[in-house]
Amino acid sequence: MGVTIHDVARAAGVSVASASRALSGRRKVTPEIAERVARAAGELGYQPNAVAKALRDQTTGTIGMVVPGIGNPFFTTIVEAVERELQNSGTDLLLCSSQYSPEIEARRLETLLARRVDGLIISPCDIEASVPAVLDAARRVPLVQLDRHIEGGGADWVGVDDEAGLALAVDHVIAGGARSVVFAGSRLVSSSARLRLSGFERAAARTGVEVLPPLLGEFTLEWGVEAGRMLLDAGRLPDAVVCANDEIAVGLVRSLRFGGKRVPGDVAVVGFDDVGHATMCDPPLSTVRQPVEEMAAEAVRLLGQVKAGDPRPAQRIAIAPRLVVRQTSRPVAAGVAD
Amino acid sequence: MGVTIHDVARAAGVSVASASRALSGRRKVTPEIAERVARAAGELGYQPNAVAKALRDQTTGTIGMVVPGIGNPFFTTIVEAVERELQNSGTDLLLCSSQYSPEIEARRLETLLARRVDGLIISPCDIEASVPAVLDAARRVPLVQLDRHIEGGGADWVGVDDEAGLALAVDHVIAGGARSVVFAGSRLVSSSARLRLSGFERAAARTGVEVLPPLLGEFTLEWGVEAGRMLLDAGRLPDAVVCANDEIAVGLVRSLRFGGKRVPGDVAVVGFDDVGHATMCDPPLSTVRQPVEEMAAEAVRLLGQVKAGDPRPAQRIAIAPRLVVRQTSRPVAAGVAD
DNA sequence: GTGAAAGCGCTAACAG
DNA sequence: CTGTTAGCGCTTTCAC
Repeated sequence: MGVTIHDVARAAGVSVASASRALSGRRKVTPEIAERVARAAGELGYQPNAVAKALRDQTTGTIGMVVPGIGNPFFTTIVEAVERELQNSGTDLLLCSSQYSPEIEARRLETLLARRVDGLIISPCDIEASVPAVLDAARRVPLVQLDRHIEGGGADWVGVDDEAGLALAVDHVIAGGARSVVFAGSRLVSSSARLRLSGFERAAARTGVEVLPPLLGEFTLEWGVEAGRMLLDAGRLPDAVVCANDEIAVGLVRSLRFGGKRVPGDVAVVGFDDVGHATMCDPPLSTVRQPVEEMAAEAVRLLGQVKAGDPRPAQRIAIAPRLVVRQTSRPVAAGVAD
Repeated sequence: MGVTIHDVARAAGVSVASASRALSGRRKVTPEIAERVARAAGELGYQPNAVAKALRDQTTGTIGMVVPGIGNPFFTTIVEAVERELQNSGTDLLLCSSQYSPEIEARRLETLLARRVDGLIISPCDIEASVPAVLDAARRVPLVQLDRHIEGGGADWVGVDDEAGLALAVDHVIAGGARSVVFAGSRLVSSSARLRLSGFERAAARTGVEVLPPLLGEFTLEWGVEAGRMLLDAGRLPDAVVCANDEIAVGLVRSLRFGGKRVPGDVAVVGFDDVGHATMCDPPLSTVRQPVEEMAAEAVRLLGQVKAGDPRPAQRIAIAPRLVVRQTSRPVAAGVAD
């Protein structure tokens, strides 16, 4: 390490200013100088020091992204989408996981801010506990929330329209003949958990079918398995279960089938997300697909417009999801016996 | 943004040097100054600028990590393990995905180097095409390869002992009564793909059982499904199939069962990795567990010892894996009929 | 069109 | 123990 622009300038027999200009191409230099500088840089293996440039320019060309967990396929999918979106913008992504802990989240935000990222995309792990750190960060740098968000209107947000998504799922199973439904979701620590439950409840209430008490645990396959077991133990199965994400749904289907029930024969199951788990399921999972690419594109676009500590009211952009009907929710008559 | 140490110093009525010393605590100051500086910093919301510090110190407190893909659960698991390992060392991780492309990989390495990371942990996507970029990076900064590696001995490496792992799997299925075996793996673009195939072949040859031609595709569930279909179509099933990773194995089990075969009744299946997919499988997958935590710890430890462009011979640390027997490889006699 | 020099924010000599 | 100052590598005025 260690060949600087001074070395290049000296080797080319010009001033550092000229070397800088030649290298960046942002200002005119004689072709001859351009040529000499280019060759010198090549021969010495010059590589500009991004740290020095960042200090000088007061901009790092990086944005930070914080997600609750990198083990959850939904978050890795959305991270990849953001990465693709940033691909050719010359902006790099600094990725951090909060490991579902508001404390770690706050620490990660601090170090990202200390490293002077130009912006922040975050999916806050906790709707309440994440508030101070997110608001504080938003005051210092452009910030947009993606997927999850904190309560109150303190920061911009892009995500899926959970309400609409759950309505899609509920209406679908009811159209398939379900007379009783239950929701299998997560404890209400995140905005997603809350909005999906309330979306479910509202949609179900509208139709007037019987609604069993919701099963609330984690966004995991393990919890899905357990929720299935609870349903089995309860002795009476609803006609349909609507899940807060695909992992729960996959676990649920597995444990229902293990318990001797047919899906969709005895009970219809619908997931949420559609990020890969769904087709892995056996039988393939009906689910509500989040428009991940659009969400990522919208988040990046919005980030470009947000200003730090902007006093204008925060925007909330909810993108409509789409129902994807596969096998777990086929009406019995039409369905392949599982 | 923008309260600097000068502002703090002025507010506290001391010099920047004293402010710096008080803040860092690395040198003695009078309690009174310490107190005044601390209060000023608190009131102004001072946050040190890591960019300036990095330029000054010629060290950033970050290490870069490049993995082939963040969608693959094995890589996210190992990333999390490295993160945990770095947790309290004050070192931050800059994570990048090469998306299985040597070109993108080279670009990511460039920007990581430009950002002056203090070290690099990489799982090179291609055993041949990744060579120049990895070697070049290793010349500039301490680097260790984790899991995958490039050919030749140009850079240190920590990973699992593939040879031993495959021997474990092969011996296990043969002990269970298998008289014919086949390997389902990936095309030979990565070291893992090559070593697992050769490990399989060596172990199988040693035992003298019949070995069918290997099935080589991708490290994905989809390829596993297809490989299963190919086996089915071939008309004659081997007694056991040993897979290069769990995703392939899960897909294979699914398609074998879909084709009316019993696992493990008609054919035993063993995976590789054991990072979560295995227990999701139905029936639970027998597999070879990679000691991910140890690998991560060892990689971080080794990185601390490596020097850039060190002329000493590169180290290769292969950690022994462990066989985890679940349901897909139970001997027929003992097995639960699937 | 080119070069000299200032300055981004910080820390570590170096004097006092 | 404290303050002044140089300098990390870069870009961009500001003069010429």
